[in-house]
Amino acid sequence: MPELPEVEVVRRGLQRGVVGRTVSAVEVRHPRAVRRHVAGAEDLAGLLLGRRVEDACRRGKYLWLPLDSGDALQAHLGMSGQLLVVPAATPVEAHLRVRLAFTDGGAELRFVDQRTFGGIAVVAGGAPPASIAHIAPDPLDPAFDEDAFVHALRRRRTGLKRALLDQRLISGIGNIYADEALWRAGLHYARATETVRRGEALRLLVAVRAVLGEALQAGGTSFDALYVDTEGVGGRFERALAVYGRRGQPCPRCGTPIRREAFMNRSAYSCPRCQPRPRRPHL
DNA sequence: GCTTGCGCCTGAATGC
DNA sequence: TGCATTCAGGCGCAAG
Repeated sequence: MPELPEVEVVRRGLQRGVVGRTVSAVEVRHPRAVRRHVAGAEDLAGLLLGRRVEDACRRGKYLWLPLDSGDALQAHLGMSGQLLVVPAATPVEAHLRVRLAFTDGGAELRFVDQRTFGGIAVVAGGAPPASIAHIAPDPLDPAFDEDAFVHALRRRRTGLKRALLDQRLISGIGNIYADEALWRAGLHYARATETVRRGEALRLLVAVRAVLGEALQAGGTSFDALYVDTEGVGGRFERALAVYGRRGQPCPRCGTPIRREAFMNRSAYSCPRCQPRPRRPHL
């Protein structure tokens, strides 16, 4: 599942693979992949043709490629999206949704997405574009404001994991790294945010940064073939996961079997001993 | 204004 | 064997 580290790996691949190149052809093979581009596939193609890619940027899980027109090609990988930079002769992938060719005749940019939760659009440019103004800075962004985060967190009336997953508060964190960071910080996912002390919030932030940074070093986490870099290669961080997907296996810190609980129609993994349930949980 | 829950999707895994 | 059900989950939006 692409979260911040996985998206950053893709961004770096785009930086190497498409920045400086000019779009020569656009093929939209599935309308759902461009549903965020409300003017439709033809309009999207018209805004891309002849445009040069100037940069590859990211905030949280969003990517955008500023163009020489002042617009930007924005992408979100959703659950299963891939942005691949592959030779034009590469056989068409089963879930290929959009392909872009370039004037130099080199590798194509392909958006492949099995579950079609992701998509691309051309949006008015900016850093970042207005279309993602509601997304908070991510914790690896130099512009990330720790004090603002701590204050906003403690003003919330919700549970700690819900807050971590809310991209308007802090971006880039999904289900996997939320569980991992909470375990590292020794905090329970249902801890009421209004009871979190400043020191605990800062400890959580340290844990978030550590787990995201280590995952990035490992090239991200791949549970199946769904998350890959721009060359189709998966990450290695799943070997380092302490709790996520490890129900019944020993906690790496204390040996207690990891528990899995239903949470927001998905799951929350934690250590019953390292992360004791608060007296007044906020689920 | 803030928080919560749903629907969107496909394929692998599981159940009968 | 084969069909049906469950699960995975980020996001945007509607509802509370």
